[in-house]
Amino acid sequence: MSPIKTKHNPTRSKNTRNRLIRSAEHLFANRGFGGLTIREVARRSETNLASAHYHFGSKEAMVLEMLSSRIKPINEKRLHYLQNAREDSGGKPLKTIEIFKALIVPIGEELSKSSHSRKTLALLVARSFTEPESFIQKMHSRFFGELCETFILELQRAHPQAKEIDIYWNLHFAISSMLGALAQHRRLHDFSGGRCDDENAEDMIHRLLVFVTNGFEAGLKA
Amino acid sequence: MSPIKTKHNPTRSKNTRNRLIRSAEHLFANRGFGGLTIREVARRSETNLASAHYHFGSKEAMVLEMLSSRIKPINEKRLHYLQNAREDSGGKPLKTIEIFKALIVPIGEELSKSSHSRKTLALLVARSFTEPESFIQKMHSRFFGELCETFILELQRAHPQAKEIDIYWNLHFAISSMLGALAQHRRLHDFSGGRCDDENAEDMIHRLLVFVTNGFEAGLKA
DNA sequence: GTAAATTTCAAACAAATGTTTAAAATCATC
DNA sequence: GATGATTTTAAACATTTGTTTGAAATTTAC
Repeated sequence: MSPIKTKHNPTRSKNTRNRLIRSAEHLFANRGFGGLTIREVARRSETNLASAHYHFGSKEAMVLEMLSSRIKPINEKRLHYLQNAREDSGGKPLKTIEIFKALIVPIGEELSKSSHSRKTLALLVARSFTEPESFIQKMHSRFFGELCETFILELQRAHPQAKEIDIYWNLHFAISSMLGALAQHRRLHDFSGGRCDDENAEDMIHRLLVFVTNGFEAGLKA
Repeated sequence: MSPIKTKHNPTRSKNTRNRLIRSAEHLFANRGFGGLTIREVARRSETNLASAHYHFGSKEAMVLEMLSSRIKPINEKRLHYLQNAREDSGGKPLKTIEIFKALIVPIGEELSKSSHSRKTLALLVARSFTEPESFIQKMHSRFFGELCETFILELQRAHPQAKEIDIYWNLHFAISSMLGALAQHRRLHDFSGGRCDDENAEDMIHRLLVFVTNGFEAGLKA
């Protein structure tokens, strides 16, 4: 129709897939699985609707691929940091705060890294815990199953006198704080009248660590 | 068509609106705003699609009405409990745990009350904090704005030496724990191998109170 | 340079969804 | 019991969405 045909741009077409993943990440983080539409992902990636299907096969596969690419490296870092802490401790049980550091610091580092879309990752991870979609539930057990086991074992080693049940409950609370604090920063901004924000990721992570560690340890004594 | 015409059932028709709200509650809690469809709300209420529109006007209005009917009484109870605690203290600043009790216990009581759909309310309240829909954001400021102000004032009175910012941050963490613990009970069930659940609401609330209070107070000292 | 493989595109399809309409059924009031 | 208001129902409408199709454009390999 139009005399101006779209010219090919080799640098652009080479990473269409990456642009799609990036757009999917932003949309999923801000609107969830149901609110993400392939059409808008394609539009924001400056490509075509069918192109997205060509690269991923389906909406679900696309989102899964995106989640995988973002969550996996963080979880590997978590296990790596925990391993480092173990080696530093020379066989002794770790302190609670060291275990939670391994769990929380990697996500903080990822947050500080990508400055322009700082909050996307936080929303992303947290939202993947509130999505009811069954495929995300599966993703949890796939991505977080062994991670949880490892960290629970370490917490039990750190608190051999504590009841199992108490550890479960308070780890549950700790993870809730972490995810909620990351995802719901809007609330913080609102009721602090703008005096607090999450621009300083390091500060936030440190505060979170103090809160979580003390809450957890108090919960074991009860 | 069918010779068996639907007969009118006066006891049923009188509370069609209530049944619609109930169904909307369950669907919103489990699937969020986007996942809720008026058709299914109507189907579960054993009534017609257009009937839902007749009673509420739109999907958004229906969900807002439902949220209002469930959240308002809880928040009133929270303010009431806080007032009671104030009177009991005879003018002295309240202890941290007493303030959080006023915030958390009402939701626990509501949970124990409705036994058959115990988890619905928890999911409901928590989900309304992760929904990105703008009308829910508005609902937050409408329903939780003054509540937050009141509780922040009380926390400041309890900790006059603390920095404002520290109070904001740690209240943010506390609320995150509360909502996450309520909404994401599935995670607890998963990684405890079924050994923990939220059947005993009182127990859960007590554990939550311990965790939150200690985390909060530790966060102020830092 | 040419042919095969890969990638992009516009168009259309099928299903689902919020909303509206107008008629039928039921209820309330006298 | 009749009349008018209220409530329920089926059907249709317009829009959106995930998916598919087949051709055009581009890249890759020889």
